[in-house]
Amino acid sequence: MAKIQAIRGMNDILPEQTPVWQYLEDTVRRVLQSYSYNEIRMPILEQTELFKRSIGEVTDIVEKEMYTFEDRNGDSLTLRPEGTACCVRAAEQHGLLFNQTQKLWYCGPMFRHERPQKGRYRQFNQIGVECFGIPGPDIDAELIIMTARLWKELGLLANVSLQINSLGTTAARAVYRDALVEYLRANIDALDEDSKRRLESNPLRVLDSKSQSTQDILDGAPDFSDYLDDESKAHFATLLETLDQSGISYEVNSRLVRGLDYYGKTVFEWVTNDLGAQGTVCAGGRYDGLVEQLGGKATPGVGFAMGVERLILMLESLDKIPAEVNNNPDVFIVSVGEGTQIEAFKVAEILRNQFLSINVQTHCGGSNKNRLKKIDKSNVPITLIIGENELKNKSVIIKTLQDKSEGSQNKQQVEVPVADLLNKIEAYL
RNA sequence: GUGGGCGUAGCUCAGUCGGUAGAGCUCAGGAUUGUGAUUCCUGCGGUCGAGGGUUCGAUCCCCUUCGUCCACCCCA
Repeated sequence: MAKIQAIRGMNDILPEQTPVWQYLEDTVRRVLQSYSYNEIRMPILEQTELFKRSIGEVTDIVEKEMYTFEDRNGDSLTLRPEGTACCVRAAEQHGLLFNQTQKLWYCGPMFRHERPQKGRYRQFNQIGVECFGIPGPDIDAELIIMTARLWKELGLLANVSLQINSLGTTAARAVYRDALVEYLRANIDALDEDSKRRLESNPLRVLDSKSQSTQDILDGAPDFSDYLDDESKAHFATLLETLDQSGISYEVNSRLVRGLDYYGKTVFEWVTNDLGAQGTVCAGGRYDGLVEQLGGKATPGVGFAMGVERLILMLESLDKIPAEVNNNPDVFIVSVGEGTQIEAFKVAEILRNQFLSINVQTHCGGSNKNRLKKIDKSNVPITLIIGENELKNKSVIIKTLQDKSEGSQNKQQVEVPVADLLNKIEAYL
């Protein structure tokens, strides 16, 4: 019989991995909290219409990447491909946006039916941050400053760089799009096949073509910055000034466009060269029209999302995971002989009563030799041994397994009364 | 959706120019008398990804399929 495996592109995160995830999530949570952002949790299923109306009907996500199905009522539901639309829907539904500012974040799985590759999976996790109700560039800057702090906390700052652009208002973008299309049509023979196709479906996306010949053509193309409306120009200038004053370096990239239709004015991406073909670890921008587009009162919004798997890959490949991030016990209790198992449980509880944060492991089954070998290999700092003599003496042996020298077997251990264990063990913790 | 690499033990991999397989690690037990370096011995563990074809015989050759990795498209 065929074995049942996980769905393609949907990965189990195994016990060996979870400490890294917890470390990343804890760090992010701490940073977001320090900027006064509050967590919101949304369902992973939404009405299909939500994504069609927000992301854009002709985007790849909506056209061919969504997990969409009918439920038993015949309603069309979709596993969320991204979080912003869900967050807007939730905030709007519960009246969080009515004349109010909201600073929100969320974390969880997103789903896109693409071919998996390094840093890209069909179920992947994003940490998203959204701010509603603030129209000015100050909040755009705060979000970027916050992400920069996060990279610093994670030790990744030297390995990421910030790309930033302004897409202007919808009207300005339309004028630019026409100018770009006119230019590209005149040079259509030099474009690669993908770009020719995009020219019809989504001309702005030709700008970030990976084809060198297309990029050469684009060198002579109209520049986005020349088409920005005054308001967007001023907004962008203030944002850049704030970043300058805050010591955040960036590269203005007038060819940076985003794949989702709702972005306008500010867009940005944090990119890296350490992830293979997937360069983007964090991306976002402003979406002032989205709330209204989804039926709410006009409310400005800006946000970004980070790819958790990509950040984990970076942490691993750059060896940025702190040594204390692991599952290793701090104390391992080995019991040897008749009746000692019960005593081991009692001693473990005594330790946990006093030091709840330490990791105490007791064994069940197996031989002492292999247990000690395993403890030795995993660098558990403290081993407690309870044998029949100790049981009789109401004592335990405190042993450190770090000394590998000849004849050290019984030297690195000390027998202490159980009543005195809490005092004595503190010297080892 | 397209292209390429790879599927042999729980893991990392050898191997058979076609005669149904091996190592290291892991795991269990022992040499070791309540106690860990390094050794040494023994044992558990594989329908060689699946299906079909050629053949006396296929893990090996051919076809199909599935899985996986990487890249394209696109994106976090």
